[in-house]
Amino acid sequence: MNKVKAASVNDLKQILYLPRFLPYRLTKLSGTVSRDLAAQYSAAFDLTIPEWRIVALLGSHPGLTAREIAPLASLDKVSISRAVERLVKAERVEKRTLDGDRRSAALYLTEAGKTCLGEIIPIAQHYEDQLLESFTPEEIEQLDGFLNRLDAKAEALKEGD
Amino acid sequence: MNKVKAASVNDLKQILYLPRFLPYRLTKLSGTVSRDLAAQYSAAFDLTIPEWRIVALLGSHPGLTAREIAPLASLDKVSISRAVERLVKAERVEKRTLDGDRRSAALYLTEAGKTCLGEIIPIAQHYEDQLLESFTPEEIEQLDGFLNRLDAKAEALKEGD
DNA sequence: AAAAAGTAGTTTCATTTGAAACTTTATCCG
DNA sequence: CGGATAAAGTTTCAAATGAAACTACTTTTT
Repeated sequence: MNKVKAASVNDLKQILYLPRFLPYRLTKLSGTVSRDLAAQYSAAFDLTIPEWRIVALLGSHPGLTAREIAPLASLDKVSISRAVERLVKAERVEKRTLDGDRRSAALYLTEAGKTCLGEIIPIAQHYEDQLLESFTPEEIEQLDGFLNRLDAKAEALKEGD
Repeated sequence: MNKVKAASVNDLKQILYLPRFLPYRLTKLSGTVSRDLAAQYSAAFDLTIPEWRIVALLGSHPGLTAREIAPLASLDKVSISRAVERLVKAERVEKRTLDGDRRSAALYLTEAGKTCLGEIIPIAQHYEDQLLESFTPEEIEQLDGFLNRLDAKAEALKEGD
């Protein structure tokens, strides 16, 4: 197509095929997945994505503080503050100031929070299973490794170059 | 840890390890990658992500309309409208109403737009290359297939089920 | 111990986002 | 044709986001 008009040597470099461009593909995939999954729990449980991440984390790591959650859930402190506020209001999470440091609070799931988590986990798990339905265990292993490598590389490229 | 207190049979199901949960990993990775990459071109070229996608698309497919861009760039029409407005203002894109349909306009890169794209592509390409630095050609092939399968599955799960 | 510096979390404010309503132009159908 | 329906983009409005300022406390320094 582009060859009809006198093509300069650079013309090949001028083209970037978006659907093959890894950052685009990752964003698209993650967007679809997030929306799909959120559609399943946000309506039924009135949970936002940050809230869901925090609840999931507190399920396995009770007593985390907001600061500790940040890197584990890849959330900034503003999002955490707001999500926790809503979770406390909904009586799914409880704050306890026991460190002797009254600035921060250890967070715990209430019984209602645990029940909620217990109901969502199978849904989340099932969604993940569906996504990976066609993958063999070896392929899942490979994918896992690929994602870890990409993530590590992306993190490394964050600051330095 | 959880075994100290009388553990019900369901307790294992109560835990979902977030850093291993595929949707979380995809969102995190895509977020990091998008921010990394945008940091490289948004400052230097004053382009948002939608703008960059549109410019990239018009580079390979001149004459697309907003409607046609939507599925190709995974953007909604509001984002496209706004991005095109800015691109036209910056004289990087030109609208031409030649279909005989005055509702829509075919979009083309101006010379400035082409120059801009020509400068960004190597940067984008280089970033992608860095991400995949440690991958062998076979691994890239596998990753490509995995992403396609995941994307197809995620799209399929969108509505039905 | 008091002042200075630092931390945890919250609030404010300006920007970004997207769904829904709207405008303009085109097509359909009696 | 001429009114109804639909399509392409745009605008509006309300909600989500996140950087920066702020509050309340704690630790360090002198």
